[in-house]
Amino acid sequence: MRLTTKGRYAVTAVLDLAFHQGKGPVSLAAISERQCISLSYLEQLFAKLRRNDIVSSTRGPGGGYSLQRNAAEISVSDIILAVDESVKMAGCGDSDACDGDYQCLTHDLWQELSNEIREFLDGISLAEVMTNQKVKEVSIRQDAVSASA
Amino acid sequence: MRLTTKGRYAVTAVLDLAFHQGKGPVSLAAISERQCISLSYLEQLFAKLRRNDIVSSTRGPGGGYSLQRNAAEISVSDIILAVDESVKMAGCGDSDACDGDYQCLTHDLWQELSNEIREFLDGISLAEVMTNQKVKEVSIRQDAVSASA
DNA sequence: CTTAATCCCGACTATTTTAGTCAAGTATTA
DNA sequence: TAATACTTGACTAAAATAGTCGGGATTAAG
Repeated sequence: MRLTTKGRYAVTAVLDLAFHQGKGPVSLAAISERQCISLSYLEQLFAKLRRNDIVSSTRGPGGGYSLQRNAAEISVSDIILAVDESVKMAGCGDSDACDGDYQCLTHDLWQELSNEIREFLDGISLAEVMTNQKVKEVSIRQDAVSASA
Repeated sequence: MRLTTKGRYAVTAVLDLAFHQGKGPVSLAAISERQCISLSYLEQLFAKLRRNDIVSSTRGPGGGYSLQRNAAEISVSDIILAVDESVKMAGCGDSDACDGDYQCLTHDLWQELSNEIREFLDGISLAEVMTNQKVKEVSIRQDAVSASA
């Protein structure tokens, strides 16, 4: 499990999607403007999110992305794992370095903690984040600015 | 809050230190051998850990590093934050991009979740990780291999 | 049917971070 | 004093991040 700015972008974008999908699919252009993430970068992220069945797409004018499941059934870890796909940890990850059998066990030591973190994030759904008072306030403020622009 | 391989190395190294500091300070060379992390990289990490008052150093023969506080009083987040020091998040982090005042609020949205994660990791002390059964087993196995080598 | 909005895809790139190496110190103890 | 071990700084190869660019494919609307 990793927490990087990439995952942060993804969580923020999907959160924006969740807030605005009331009136049909949400375009990446709209998310890009509201969240200030470059369109091309969003395209890369959403390609992975689509491959991992978190969002689905509708093409053509008026199209965009929708959540594939209910916001209550999408966890924060789902999003982060989808976007971080190929995590080949450096060091003695896969049975080749440190010549011996169990000489180097960095991986195992960290794994325990990593699991706890994943379980924790697995327990937080998009819907729960959306009910957070501060998050709600920010979302409302963003809509106000977008509308006046 | 970020979770990267750098933080993982740091947590693993300090954990190794905690397990072996019974007989005085632990040398980086010993940690390097046991955990298979390059000595020079450990030097960089421990310089930051020392600056953040997590470990203290003893010079000269038989020297090495010791925990500055009790293992129960060092949280996992302490270690990760010490090592990740300068986290200048990309994007609209600091009031310059997106011209307006509150146009871009990516930062705030993510912040809420990030805080929850930090609080979670803040609640996990080194001592607690050490009592984890699997972690203990790995540590014992490592000592056995080190001794026979 | 054409046009425009939108997703889709691949190649390319600048910058930053990771994970080191190397060399020259300084402090301490045996 | 010599060996041990920490300390610092400069440098570097490789990867990840955060994009850009340019072209498609689909489809709703006019």
